[in-house]
Amino acid sequence: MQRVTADQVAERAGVSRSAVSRTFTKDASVSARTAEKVLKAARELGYRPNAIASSLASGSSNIVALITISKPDFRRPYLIHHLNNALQKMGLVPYTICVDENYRGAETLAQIIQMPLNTAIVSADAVNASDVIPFCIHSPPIMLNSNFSQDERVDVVNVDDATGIQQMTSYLHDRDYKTVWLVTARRSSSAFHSRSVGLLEALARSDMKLIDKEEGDFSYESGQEAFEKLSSRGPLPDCLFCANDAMAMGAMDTARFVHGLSVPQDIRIIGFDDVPQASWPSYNLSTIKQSVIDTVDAIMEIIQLRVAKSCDEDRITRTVPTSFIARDF
Amino acid sequence: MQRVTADQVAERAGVSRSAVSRTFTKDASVSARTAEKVLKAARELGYRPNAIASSLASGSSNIVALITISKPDFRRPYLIHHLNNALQKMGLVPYTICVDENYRGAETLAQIIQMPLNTAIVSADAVNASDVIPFCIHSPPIMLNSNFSQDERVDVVNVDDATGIQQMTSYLHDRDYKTVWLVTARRSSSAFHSRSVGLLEALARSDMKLIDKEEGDFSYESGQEAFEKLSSRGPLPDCLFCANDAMAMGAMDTARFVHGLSVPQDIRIIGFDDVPQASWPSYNLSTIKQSVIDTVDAIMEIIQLRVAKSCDEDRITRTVPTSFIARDF
DNA sequence: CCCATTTTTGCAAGCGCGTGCAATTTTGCA
DNA sequence: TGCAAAATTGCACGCGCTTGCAAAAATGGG
Repeated sequence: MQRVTADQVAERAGVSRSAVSRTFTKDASVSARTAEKVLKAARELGYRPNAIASSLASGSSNIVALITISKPDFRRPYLIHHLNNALQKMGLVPYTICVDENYRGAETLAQIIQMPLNTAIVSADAVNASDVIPFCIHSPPIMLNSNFSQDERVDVVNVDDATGIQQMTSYLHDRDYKTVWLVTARRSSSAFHSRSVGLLEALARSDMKLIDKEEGDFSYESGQEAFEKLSSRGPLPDCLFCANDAMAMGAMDTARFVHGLSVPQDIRIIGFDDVPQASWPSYNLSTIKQSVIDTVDAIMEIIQLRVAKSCDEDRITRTVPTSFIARDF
Repeated sequence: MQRVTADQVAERAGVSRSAVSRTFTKDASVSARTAEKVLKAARELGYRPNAIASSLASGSSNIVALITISKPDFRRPYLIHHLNNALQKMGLVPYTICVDENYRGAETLAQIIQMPLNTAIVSADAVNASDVIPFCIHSPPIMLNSNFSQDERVDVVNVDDATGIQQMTSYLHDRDYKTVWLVTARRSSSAFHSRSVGLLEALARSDMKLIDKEEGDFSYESGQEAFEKLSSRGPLPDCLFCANDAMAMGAMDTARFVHGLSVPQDIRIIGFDDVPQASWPSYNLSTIKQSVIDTVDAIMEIIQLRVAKSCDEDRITRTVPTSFIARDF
């Protein structure tokens, strides 16, 4: 591909190569007349600047790394998919990087990232801000989790888990639900604090009571297992709260099909995320909604500021709202 | 990042920059002693070749485009996710490109692909082989759908839909299922032929009979709508075959929760893909399994041949098997 | 119409690396 | 040990583009 170079365009347009370069560079100094000649020639020749060459020359890069985990869950692949789309539409080049349990910090990244990044979007608990910062030559990385310290130069997209949790607890409290089981996120994950600990705090504020809990890994299967363990240890509570929808669905299926329980009559199960399946009538899962689109929007807003307007604020923070979706009540 | 260049390594190792370049190039001519010195210096300095610069210089590229559709379904984001992972592990740079309904052929791609590609993997019906071929400088594109002509230089991964369909029809036929509804893929999609037409052919071979059919778009919702339309037009058949699992689940939920039917007692519903949800007890969906992993393996096998061993065969073809998974019988 | 500003333009030096070629070193064998 | 062949090395040019700088052209005010 890309057989035609700026030189050829320059020759055809009767100008220098610099002129060509400048007409394709935002706010560079070119007269309208020259630009027009160049554009015409470029069109005729089918010229498009070679991004590789230009990033080499300019020392910049329009590559945005999307750092995610290699084990897919129900939500992240969609997040990545939409981010990809949105970045691409901005003319940036998304570059998805998966890290797994062998992740060894910056060293691992160095093996993968063989080129300078404009910035990175990190959606992987294992990855620390400090691992990524050195690779980002234009803007600080955008952290979707909380693996950063107060003074690191990063942008942050938070999820306001507390509000959704608060909505849920008061909703259930109003309807006389008293006792609770909990399937938490992995203790090492960032969701552990915001969701699971958050729930405990919310329970403390109402007169609902945590009876028992289990740790899950966000997979459907871990929801099944957690329900087995919890129900083997004691009587059913009024409700079960799971740190994501996949686990909630696993728990619900086990409650219904293994234990022959009626959900929500025998036990009320609540998830987190509001994945599409949650609204399907087989589940009708009440859940705390956290919109992928909102998250993408928040990220893109930051990128706009940093990349387009080259904003210089120290740290840009955006918070994505959550809300309780009551289903099947 | 990447402050350290080959020059610095060369100086520290007391060799020329060519030597550095050569030690990092597969099967280049360097003595073991030199390579060792270079490697040592590189390690001390934290040097890693800059892929941007090297692809510019060599005129090659280790970028592999993954061309997919911007509207996510249940399967494709996982395919992309796994491909991403696998390519990354081979040292290639995956670059996901989403096309939507505004896709205008090569012109659209040119706007997005601002750099030479090693090769491309195409999983988007709208994209023709001829649109992509010019961008691939090293190996021909790998087409996952059938948008290529006999003599175009492409590699192909087929799915052997027919076998799974055959297994299913004989299984059902053996159990005395006679009448069938069908929810097809979009008429314009590549799956339309292989799955929907394939089923018709299989039915013709048995004494099962197609009663009615509807066109769907692979979404859960279109499965719901299709069931509504079909059931408004006539009596229930013995079974309903849907061209993917998402539509089958939509149809099943509508059958159960809108029409109060028992599935599979009143009607047997069958999907295609075997997504994880299909095996969940709420659905227990019989389906024709098409493994994402098999597809990824087939693709990677081709990439291995082309990229690593620089194979020169005209067209490499791989076929991914399918098999009928009978659940809840 | 002239000269001081401002704007536009072309030149040329890189960006970091690959690679053909010729020079140099090493190797193998007599 | 000597010499031809083979392997290794360094030089220098170029990949396609950006950009500082100085020269050229356009602009504007008196």
